[in-house]
Amino acid sequence: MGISKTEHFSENQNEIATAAKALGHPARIAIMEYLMSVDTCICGDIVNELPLAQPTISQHLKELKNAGLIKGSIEGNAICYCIDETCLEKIMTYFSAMAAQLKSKNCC
Amino acid sequence: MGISKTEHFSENQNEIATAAKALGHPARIAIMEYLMSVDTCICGDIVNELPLAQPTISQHLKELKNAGLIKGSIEGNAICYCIDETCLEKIMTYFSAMAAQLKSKNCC
DNA sequence: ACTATTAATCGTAATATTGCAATATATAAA
DNA sequence: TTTATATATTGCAATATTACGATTAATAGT
Repeated sequence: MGISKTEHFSENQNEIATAAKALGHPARIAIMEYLMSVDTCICGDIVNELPLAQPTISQHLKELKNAGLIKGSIEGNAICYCIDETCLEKIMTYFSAMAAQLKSKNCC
Repeated sequence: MGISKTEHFSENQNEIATAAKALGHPARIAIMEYLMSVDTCICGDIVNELPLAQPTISQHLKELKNAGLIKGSIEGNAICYCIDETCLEKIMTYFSAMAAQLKSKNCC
């Protein structure tokens, strides 16, 4: 139906899935990488960096923001976007734990 | 258009995005967690574990397999699914590097 | 051969995502 | 206050995803 049965899964499972979903698009990965690469986060120029129209970038930024992966603060005329470390660290920890746990198994 | 402009992004960006996308659904996270939790990977019973119909699970398994996150081998009548460590390790490394790089920055 | 079991595939309905042109909003600069 | 700049929102078309009933395929057990 195109609608996920989120209520059947744990809060943690939904949280990880939401973050992963937000990262599940090359443009959004590119945005994250760009935000990493610039020291200052005066970031309206993502539009110039990526081969997508301004409304599309805006939409991708919104999704990353909704997922808690980035945060934006008004900087005069422009908006300063940057990565939200908390969320990224959470994902990292989750997959790190999974990878570590895997090593003690011998699958097919 | 519902179609991603994947050709405009790097191979690595697309790879990470594909893996993240595959993990971007609570049911697929639940499947991964289940595959982690069972020592042996005699795994047809995912259907009994999750609140989804058999064709739906099958579809989710297919997506995880396409993304390289799991692999399946025929075990007589049933099929033995288990996590593909290589791919998971790759994601882990990627986000780990990102998280580490973040610590040397002071954003807004 | 017949029947159960296991899992994939097909078809389809409901909904979500992606992308952009056009437009709106809001601040800065003149 | 007019004008430029920066970003968000709206509306829409094309396509993708999610879910499942019905069916198929393939092996196991009898």
